[in-house]
Amino acid sequence: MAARRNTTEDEPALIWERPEPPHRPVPSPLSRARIVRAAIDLADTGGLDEVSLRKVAATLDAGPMRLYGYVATKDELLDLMVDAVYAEITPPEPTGEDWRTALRSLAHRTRQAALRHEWLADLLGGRPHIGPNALAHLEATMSALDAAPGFNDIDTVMRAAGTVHAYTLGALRTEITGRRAERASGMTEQQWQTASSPYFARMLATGRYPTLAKIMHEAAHPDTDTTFDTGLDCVLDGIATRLGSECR
Amino acid sequence: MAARRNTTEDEPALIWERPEPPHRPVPSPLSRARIVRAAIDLADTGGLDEVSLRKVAATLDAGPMRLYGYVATKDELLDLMVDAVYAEITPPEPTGEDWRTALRSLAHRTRQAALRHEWLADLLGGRPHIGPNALAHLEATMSALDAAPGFNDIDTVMRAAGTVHAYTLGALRTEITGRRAERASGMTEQQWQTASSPYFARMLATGRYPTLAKIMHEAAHPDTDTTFDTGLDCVLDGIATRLGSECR
DNA sequence: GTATTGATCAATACACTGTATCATCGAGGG
DNA sequence: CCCTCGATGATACAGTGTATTGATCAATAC
Repeated sequence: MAARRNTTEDEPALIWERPEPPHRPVPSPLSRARIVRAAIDLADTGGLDEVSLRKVAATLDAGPMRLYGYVATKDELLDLMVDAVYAEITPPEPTGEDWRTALRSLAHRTRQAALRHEWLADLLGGRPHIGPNALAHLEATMSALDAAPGFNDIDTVMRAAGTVHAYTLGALRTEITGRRAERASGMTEQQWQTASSPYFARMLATGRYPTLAKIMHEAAHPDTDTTFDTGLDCVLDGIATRLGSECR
Repeated sequence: MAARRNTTEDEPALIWERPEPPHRPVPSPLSRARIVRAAIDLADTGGLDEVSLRKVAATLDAGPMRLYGYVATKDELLDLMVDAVYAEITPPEPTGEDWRTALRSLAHRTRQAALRHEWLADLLGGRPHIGPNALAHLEATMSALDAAPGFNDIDTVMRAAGTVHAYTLGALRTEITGRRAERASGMTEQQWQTASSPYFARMLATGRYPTLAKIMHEAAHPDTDTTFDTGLDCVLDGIATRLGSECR
């Protein structure tokens, strides 16, 4: 039975507070941090499929089962990876910004992280993020909003943050999916849709999708940055609207 | 080599237009639709992990390799599953709604589908949705918006639909993740956070998360329906705002 | 100083996955 | 009647996460 140290009873003891096992210096000074870093490096270069316990262990010159001394399951390793990214994007100081720039920089930091680590788009929202860094990130966000003028009660803060978070999550997921598709097909999405893809050409030739055809020919396809920002501004405007109606 | 029938060259020939292979009546009248339905049933009851080619085939009294006559890869099967759900939620007729109710019902239909098929939250946005039903769904949405008063150009339509879609995606993902966590732990999220979980209790006891502590004690935790609707209304308000500023 | 214990790590093993290959077999055409 | 061809089932392979088993080695007890 694995070493468990708990306050009262036999609780599951989430990984965040399980004690890091002592490492004897003989084979190699392994640690949870090194394992997570190795996994993140693998995922950064080859995507999440490249993260297998065997490959991570091989990177660290260890047998696969050695990792189980530091991590109970692969999902825990993924949780640790996500939490490590949260450490990257947690704002350093609760500067006294107004809520709008606070929320906007929150979304932008998450987006930057997801662009650095594309695998994040597959993991974000897939499991509850309750690691210490995720909590610190949340705490920083919430306290900044709570202190910002305009937000009176904590419920408004939560609604606003939740809405922005949901938008960010969805936008990132679709953006990164599109980016992958572009890489896979070797052409930009517009190229792909416009005429190159015979599949799309035939689908549109059926005449069943007149509006889509119109979109592909007439619509401006802005770059990803402005697409994200436009949607984000839209959400922020919505928050401002509801804020005004409440303050009145 | 598999049978490929293409217009010009050796194109990948997405699954949507590959001809359904003829079935000889001898073992069992298999079909792509039956395979997809079996996979959906498995996923509905046991989640996406339950969908393996072997299990799907076993449901249909067939060997695993038999499916490869109808589906080239497992990812294609997942694509077909998603497209089948799009068929469920495509609005029947382009009724002349205003854009607000059109977008709202779009979001609500996707949410209902995701609540029926929780695995959808894992798949939505994970790959580009370009099946015929997804395209029909998109076409219906876009044409409804295009016809709605207030939306002048197609770019506005795309921005609005994209923002709502992103919000819906992210909100659904977090909502369903939370629902799973509740089921797994056997208690509602608020219960879980408030005091029951020793992990949270200890984290809050550190004093590093004062705002989170305040949230847990003071904030109202509305039910999932109103949470989703509140955020959605927020996004719609934002669209209305930007719409007004453009029309002026 | 030696014996015992206890932890830690590597090796093996298992159940399972997606998929390639190959032998079989049965219907359709000459 | 034979022959071909295409679908099917069996087998196989590489890879996955993880349980179990044995060996090895440091710390402790005597």
